[in-house]
Amino acid sequence: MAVNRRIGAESSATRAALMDAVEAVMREDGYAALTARRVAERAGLKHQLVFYYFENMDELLLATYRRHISHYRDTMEEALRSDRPLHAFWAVNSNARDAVLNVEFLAMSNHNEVVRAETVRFGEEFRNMGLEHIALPIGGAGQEKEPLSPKAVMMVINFVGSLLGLETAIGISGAHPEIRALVDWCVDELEPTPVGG
Amino acid sequence: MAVNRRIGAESSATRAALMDAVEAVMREDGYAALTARRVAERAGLKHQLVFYYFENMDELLLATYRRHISHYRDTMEEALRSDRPLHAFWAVNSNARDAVLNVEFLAMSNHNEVVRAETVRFGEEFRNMGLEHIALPIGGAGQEKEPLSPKAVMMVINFVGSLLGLETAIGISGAHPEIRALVDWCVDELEPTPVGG
DNA sequence: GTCTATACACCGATAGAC
DNA sequence: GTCTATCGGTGTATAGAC
Repeated sequence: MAVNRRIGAESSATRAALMDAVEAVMREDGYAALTARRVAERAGLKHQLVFYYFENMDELLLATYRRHISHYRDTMEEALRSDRPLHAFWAVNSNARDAVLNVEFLAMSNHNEVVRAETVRFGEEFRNMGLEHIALPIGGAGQEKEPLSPKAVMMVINFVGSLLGLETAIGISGAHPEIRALVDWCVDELEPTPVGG
Repeated sequence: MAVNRRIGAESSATRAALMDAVEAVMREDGYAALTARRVAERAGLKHQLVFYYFENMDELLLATYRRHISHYRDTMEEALRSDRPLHAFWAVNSNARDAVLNVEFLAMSNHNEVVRAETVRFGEEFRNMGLEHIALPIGGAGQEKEPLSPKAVMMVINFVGSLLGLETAIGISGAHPEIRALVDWCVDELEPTPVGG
């Protein structure tokens, strides 16, 4: 498992710079462009340094992914603690910058076993995040025919935000205002303005 | 532009087999696994044959993409001509097999300029597909506060179907039943059972 | 139409000097 | 902690035999 070679400290600034470079390359050229040489070049370093700070490329990608997830989780938890958690959740998930990274990691999961395992793990965690904040407002809206699962509503919002972000990155903008208006309307219906507001 | 080399006929069965192999590799291992060697190996051929039938890898990917789009368009148009176009549209777009390819090509567009151009072109075409069949039923449902754009509804259905398919391919299934139930419910509301049915 | 042989670039990864 | 040097493997692509 472990490698017969010196590995740099996790607190190193250079190590963090390599992870920053991974995210930059992913955003700009997609995950398929992630090579040790390109990542190091983006960070202004020699490519051999990648293997001083990480056992291999997978470890670099996994560390970057975990850092991204950690940041994403924090942002999400803060949003869900707000006055109107569903509105805040939509605001976070319709942010194009995060969405592109999320979808890139998701697409990467389809061919990288290490990243796939982490995606499955976080995917399940994500589905149960902040449900205690969301359950009430949606239940309060009162749907006549079928119960609207808070989990399902949040996932749909996440899906729409993710692909809106990816399309924006690619250069497609058609129907985006209509789509945003539709989600805005749904979110307003499900989580009305508080009487005190 | 053109290459100084013999190029095989478009009607060739071997050429089609290479495109089949591209789709198979994309589905199984993601777009980043698409190399001339792996595609040819999947088709049981030598990798040099790729460059007999296609000028380069981009041409192979583009030809495969165009074939996929053509098939997808046909399926969609047939669905939209049915009794309940919105229901049929959801059925087509929640098919995991097509969805995975759609998202893989979408993700690939983020770093492949040739594929990106085709995605943008088809993306705009897709947004206007079959709107004449959809506009009436949705308008007929009568929304009180804000008009539900048929275009937006169809894009949301497409987005949800796409990411459901990708997640399924990756191995995530949590909340999928709830999400499907939610979309089913929405589609039923927007396009009720015909009185004659 | 398919093969062998080959070119040259880039890849991940390691060893060892400084 | 960062460097030079280097390895074997794989990538796209071409030339030419059969």
